[in-house]
Amino acid sequence: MSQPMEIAGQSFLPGQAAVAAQSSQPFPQACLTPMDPAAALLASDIGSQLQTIPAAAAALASAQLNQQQQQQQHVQQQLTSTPQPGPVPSAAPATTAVLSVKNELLCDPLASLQLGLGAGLSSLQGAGAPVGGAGPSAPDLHKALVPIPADTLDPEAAAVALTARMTAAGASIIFEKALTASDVSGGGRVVVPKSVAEQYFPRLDQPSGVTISAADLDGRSYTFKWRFWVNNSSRMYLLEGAGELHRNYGLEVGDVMVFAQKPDGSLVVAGRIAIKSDLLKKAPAKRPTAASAASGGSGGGGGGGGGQTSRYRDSRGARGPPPPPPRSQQQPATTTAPAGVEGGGVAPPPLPAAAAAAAAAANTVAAAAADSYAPPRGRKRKTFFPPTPHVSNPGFRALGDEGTSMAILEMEAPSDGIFRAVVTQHLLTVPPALGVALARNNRWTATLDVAGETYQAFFDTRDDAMEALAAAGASP
DNA sequence: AGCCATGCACCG
DNA sequence: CGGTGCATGGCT
Repeated sequence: MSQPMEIAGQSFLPGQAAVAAQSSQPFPQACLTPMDPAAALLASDIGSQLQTIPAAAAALASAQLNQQQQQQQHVQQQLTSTPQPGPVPSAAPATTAVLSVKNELLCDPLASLQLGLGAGLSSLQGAGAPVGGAGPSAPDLHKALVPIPADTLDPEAAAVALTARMTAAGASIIFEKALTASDVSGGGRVVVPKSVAEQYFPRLDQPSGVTISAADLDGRSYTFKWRFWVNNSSRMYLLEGAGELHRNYGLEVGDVMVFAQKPDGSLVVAGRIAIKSDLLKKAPAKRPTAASAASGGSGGGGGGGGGQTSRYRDSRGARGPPPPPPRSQQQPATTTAPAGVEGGGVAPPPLPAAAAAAAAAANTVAAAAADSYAPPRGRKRKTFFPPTPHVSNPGFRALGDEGTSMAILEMEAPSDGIFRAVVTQHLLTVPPALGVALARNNRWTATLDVAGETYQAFFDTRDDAMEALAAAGASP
């Protein structure tokens, strides 16, 4: 697994970035941590899709939100606890596969699933979503397709589609940067949050930085300069040369630049017009002009501020909704989790598993409905994507196979009663025998095997677990 | 105290 | 004059 790989004419060892330039710097270990492709589907994205999918798929989606939430927390912890490269934790009880999406824009959804985790898609249980019974068998839930609006003129839909395409391409979104005025005006000189920079981008030893390449989903390749400025005693990271991408996607201030990474480590970039959830930003910092006029002196511009500033979605942003919005947007779709899923990521109300799942789905749908209302400023795509068949030019090194699914490891599955495919590779814990058993944290685990794949769900009570197994057509 | 958007000096 | 690097200061 530590075999040198050749990318773009250069060889890289696992843990290194494929920097096109002469100086290739190793990635911090954390860079190798891929995010669960499911995480690519944002709360809001999933939400808007839920409106048209069956309860079964809805439940699945909502469950994934939990997963995503927890994963983000996990990543966040890693971020704060292990600043430097270090062995990444391993072992996880279960994981969720990617939510498949059907759209003409997409490739084979099944393919994306395999790219994603190499595991089957999770299935559902319970009354609302028969598994193994009259309904589709677990593996067939792949076909519980989720329609995505084909109307890319709608920014919301376009955002969803983009995310879906990223997922379909097997790319995990690293973060998104809402472009600031200086990001756009500065000739494609995009400031990258330090935390993200040091987690996912090549480590830099010199301010001059390195050249990295990337590709978008349309096959176009880009070359960026990855560098940093010494700011105070810290660093300020910049990605230069994003002008072309900005033009290709018609990005303006407020729009979003999306960074993702494929399993092979290559960097995938894209852009999309801002949507409502992107506007979640804070009030315009201040009025620079007046101030600067008065001071008449040195720099000090204006606007942004620390971690605040742009609302880039990453593993953070776990901020509660700002003061004003009383009820509608309790689901800060952007970076946070679905309503009710905070710390533990456990279903809020102690309901029977099936009911809980259904309720969660319902909530999500409701939230989505409310959320999808107020359309963003109606701006249409003004750029086009001429098909440019081109082999992508990997910019980032591939992940060692040991890295696959690391991000979701150690993550605790919620006791939401939803069956998820269990990834059996790379796990320290061997999937338990089929049936119902008491798992850690006083939770009951129902395990079943479908077509050779192991599925697991967690419950608060044994009865729930038993019931779920029965509903799934299995028996302990 | 750190982070980052931005103003602006400086350099070609 | 446009691009580059730095220093400032708003904001968390």
